[in-house]
Amino acid sequence: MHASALRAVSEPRRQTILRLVWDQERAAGDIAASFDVTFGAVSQHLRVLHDAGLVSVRRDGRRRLYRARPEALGPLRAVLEDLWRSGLQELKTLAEAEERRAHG
Amino acid sequence: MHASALRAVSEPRRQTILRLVWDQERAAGDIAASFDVTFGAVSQHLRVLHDAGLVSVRRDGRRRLYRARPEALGPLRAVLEDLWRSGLQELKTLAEAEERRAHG
DNA sequence: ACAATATTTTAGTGAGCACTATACTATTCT
DNA sequence: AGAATAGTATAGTGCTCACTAAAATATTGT
Repeated sequence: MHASALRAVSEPRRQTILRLVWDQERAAGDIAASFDVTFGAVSQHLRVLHDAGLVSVRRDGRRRLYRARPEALGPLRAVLEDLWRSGLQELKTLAEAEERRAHG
Repeated sequence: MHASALRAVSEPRRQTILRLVWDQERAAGDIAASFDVTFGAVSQHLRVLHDAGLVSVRRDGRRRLYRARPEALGPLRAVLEDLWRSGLQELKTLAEAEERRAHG
């Protein structure tokens, strides 16, 4: 684990992306479909995660399949798992989405 | 540990500040003297760390003594310790390389 | 009360970053 | 070869954030 990993993981959107590809490969498009931001934005997040060594990529036809590399996280892995277990992040994301829907 | 702790700790300067107060109290001024940024800048960092619950404060006359609260870091504690360990290792490697260059 | 010390607070600045929109590249299908 | 699909790269925008400078607050010493 290097400093760039800690920085990469501190971003909430990237935390969610990482969870999506935690135990299965997913195409960039599938990942992007989970958010209401642009495809390009998600692609950039994937680039940051990949530069930090936290995800691997593999071409499959015209798709690119991403997968987390939990072993590259080192002690950060426990941090993320703890965060997800507590579910606080999920609730926060939902609350923010609701807030945007209501009066954003 | 909450999401704010992860964000607070992802900033390099705050990592260093946290290490300075890791196992001893230090006055804000002493901490600030370790950096060549303004006193005010360090004070702001201390505020972020305090808001995240990662440091405690205590008045002593006109000084404010800060101390880390490692127990509040949860799994993030291992991340920081790992980062500092590897940081020292890097310095050691550099020093050895320099030594070889000079008279190896 | 006044000056000095220790620190926070606030207003403003510049850089970085998450995002959008658009252009570009690469692959598959007909 | 041409159209469609899947994704990256790039230029531009607004917001966040680390920092500076200056003002405000609090405590101690004379």
